Amino acid sequence: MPEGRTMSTVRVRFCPSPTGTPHVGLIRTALFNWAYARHTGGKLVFRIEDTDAQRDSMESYEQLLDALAWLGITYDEGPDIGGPYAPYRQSERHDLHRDVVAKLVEGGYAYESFSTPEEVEARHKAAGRDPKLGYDNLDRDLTDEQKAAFRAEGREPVLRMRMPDEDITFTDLIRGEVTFKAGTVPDYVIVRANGVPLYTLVNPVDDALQHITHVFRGEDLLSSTPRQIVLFRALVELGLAETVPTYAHMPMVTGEGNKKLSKRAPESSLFHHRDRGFLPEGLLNYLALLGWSIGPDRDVFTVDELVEAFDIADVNPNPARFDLKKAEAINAEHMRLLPVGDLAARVVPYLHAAGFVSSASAQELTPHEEQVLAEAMPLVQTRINLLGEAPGMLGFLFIEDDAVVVEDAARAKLPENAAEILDAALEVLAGLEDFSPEAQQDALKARLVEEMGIKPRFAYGPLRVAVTGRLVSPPLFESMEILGRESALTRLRNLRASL
RNA sequence: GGCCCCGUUGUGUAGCGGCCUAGCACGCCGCCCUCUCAAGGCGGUAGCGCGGGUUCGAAUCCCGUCGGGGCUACCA
Repeated sequence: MPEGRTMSTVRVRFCPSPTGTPHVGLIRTALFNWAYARHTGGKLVFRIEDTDAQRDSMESYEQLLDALAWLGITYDEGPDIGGPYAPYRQSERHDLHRDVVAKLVEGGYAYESFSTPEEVEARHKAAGRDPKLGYDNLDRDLTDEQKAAFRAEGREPVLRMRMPDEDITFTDLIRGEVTFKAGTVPDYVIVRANGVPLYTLVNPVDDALQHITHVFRGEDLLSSTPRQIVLFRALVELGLAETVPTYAHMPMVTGEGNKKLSKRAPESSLFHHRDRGFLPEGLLNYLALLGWSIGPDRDVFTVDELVEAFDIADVNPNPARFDLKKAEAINAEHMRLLPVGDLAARVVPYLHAAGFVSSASAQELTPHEEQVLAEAMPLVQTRINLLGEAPGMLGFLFIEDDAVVVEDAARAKLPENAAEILDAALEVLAGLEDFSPEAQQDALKARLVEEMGIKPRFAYGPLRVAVTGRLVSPPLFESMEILGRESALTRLRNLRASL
């Protein structure tokens, strides 16, 4: 990438409003903006659009920071790190907005409108038009006398942008050329009657003032693009913006039934997935797959590979369904790609939360816990898809022998002759000099399978249940080795005694 | 209703006029391996919404149609 060409440096932005908990669709938007910035050597601007005091919250803002940090989505300018076009919190930019509004009105781009929504609707009805048509541009050419009369009635006007009487066409990097026919977009409000500017004004104005070159956002904002373009053109004419930015509208992320993933669906929450044990690299990989692909025969990749290959123009225009199964499969791949030690460290917080281990930090584990984990991790690395599955798989290794709880389903599956099997196993295992998995298996096989003629799956089942309490577990012999002979035998005796 | 977007197996995609009797992945179904469950290996299932064009040739281009979605606030 050529450096120093400031005029052509890509500047993208991620500008959420801090309401609610981070949605996967929102984060996917952040991800694509970030990937594009990094791929092109440009900048990512993080701006908070907190102009809705009713819904905005500090908590939500902090969650946004948390989410971005967790996934490694870094930005070059933002509310917490500053930058050349501060402030990055929209609520602190009111003075800037006020100045722009004054120039817009002065230049005739915006005008005062006194019509109430009810009056507009009444007019449509009276004229036999569809009442849902929207504003009818009636106040465009009010005289000073008329305005004074309205004010005398105690009415305060909103400010509306004057839409041109011509088609508005732009090239969307994902969808190609898009045209909105003249007259289909009514003059829209940019400042409320109480003087507070709206998103419709403030979003493009801040983009202009912060020299944003590319606007990548969700398809839900596609229909507001002609309005933004008209405003941008005015800003350019006023010398407040260099050019109209390049747009790209990313496809919606849908849930069941093709509807856009509702904020209420649990899988829409980024933190829900994190809590269940997604790896950041796994979820990021999957999120990138929502509308984009790295190549014809591959879908597992690293962040670096994403950055290397990503181009917004390659993003698909059609909606993408959030498929949890696929997401988990991708995550599982990343878990297997991790060095075991790394995986072990990441599993610790989950084991701790489940009460199996003394600390949430891998560094603060007891020597015993650390060793057990180190020995057991390789056994389950290919057996779990989420970090959150680790406690269920490994818990039995960290509890007292007497604390083993035999699951009902496991007990129900015990064969008739479980007691007999347990007794034989106990006897064989007790006499073993070498307690290695191989030695255990050789001895157990000789006695249970060959001598007693029991099929392996039935022969070892009771042992597994005794040792782990479950039907599914890491390999039995390795598990018993980790527990140690005394512990393993105690558990076998405990189950035997309960029969 | 109006405007706009979208349309390849169940899901996500590859495909950008001949390499396509449509590739990959997830899912699903078999088989192998096997102390359970996974992983791994092998095989299978299932798709270009429809109708017209254009062309020697169309999943790929054009038109129409149908279907789905989004937007339609003095929210963002």
